[in-house]
Amino acid sequence: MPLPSSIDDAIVLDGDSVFLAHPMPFSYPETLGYLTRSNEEVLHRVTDDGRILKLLRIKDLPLLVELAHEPDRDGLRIRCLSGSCASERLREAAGYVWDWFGLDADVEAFYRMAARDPVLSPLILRHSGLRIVGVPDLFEALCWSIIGQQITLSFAYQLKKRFVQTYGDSLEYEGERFWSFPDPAVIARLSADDLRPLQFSRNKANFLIGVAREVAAGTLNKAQPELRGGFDAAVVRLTALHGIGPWSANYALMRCLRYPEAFPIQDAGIHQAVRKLLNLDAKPTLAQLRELYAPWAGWEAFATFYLWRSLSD
DNA sequence: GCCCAGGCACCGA
DNA sequence: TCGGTGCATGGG
Repeated sequence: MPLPSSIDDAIVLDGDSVFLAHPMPFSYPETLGYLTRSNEEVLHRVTDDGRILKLLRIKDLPLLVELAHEPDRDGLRIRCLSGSCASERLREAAGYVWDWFGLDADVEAFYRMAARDPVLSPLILRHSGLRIVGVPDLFEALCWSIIGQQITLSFAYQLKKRFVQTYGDSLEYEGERFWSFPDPAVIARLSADDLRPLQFSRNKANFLIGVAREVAAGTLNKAQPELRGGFDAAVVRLTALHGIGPWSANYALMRCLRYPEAFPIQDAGIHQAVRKLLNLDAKPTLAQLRELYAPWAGWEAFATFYLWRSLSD
């Protein structure tokens, strides 16, 4: 099978499963590495032998899928474990995975730039095939941006877990419970007092509810021209939301709308990574960062993802 | 007991 | 347009 350039070339339906060929470069182990970075993650589970189980919602109905790597065929097998397994739904599940794992991205073009960059070149060799693991759902991406403003990543994961397990839908399979992210319409009906016991600050509770109300009302969605019509306009649209500042907007544009130039430059993780890679005594100054990232123009999102990855090297 | 961790809104100048 | 402050919890 030739390398797929679009998802239509990549899918082969096969009974109750679908085979999704992936373009190259793509590293399944690197993807798994990202997906297993927290033990508190509730929106998917990675098994000891490297399969991924995730509860999707396809056309408002649950679908529990299992992803397995088929390295000799350069692809992923997506199996329906529970829920309605109609082939059209499996096709949509494959589309979700295609988006989730960033299989549309032109990683080769990023590599051509990064190969000439002293900071990035070792990273792309060490983590060859790492793509930006995304958050396909806009509401989930914005919520995670807000929750991720938390003081530590581990506390952010605790908050997400409580949020999902309190307001999300779930399904039990072979004695284990799987969760999907809360429906914005459910969150839209809450008040801040409902979220305070989960240890959200009053501000963050109100931010989440505010975003949920816009998404539920239809005034905020992934397909809208304000978000699709260019990076600058998308930043303006998102930062108009209460609780979404420059960092959060760029984070969501990187991981959900997949603008390659999205750059959460205020990110503490980026600063730590740069400090480590350049052996600095203190976190880099704005001037140092500017000099460093000038050659990355247009590829900042990929550079950021590789910098984050370098933190656990 | 105290400080600090990260990002955002708000306040006062 | 700023610089400073409060917010949340938990680890050192």
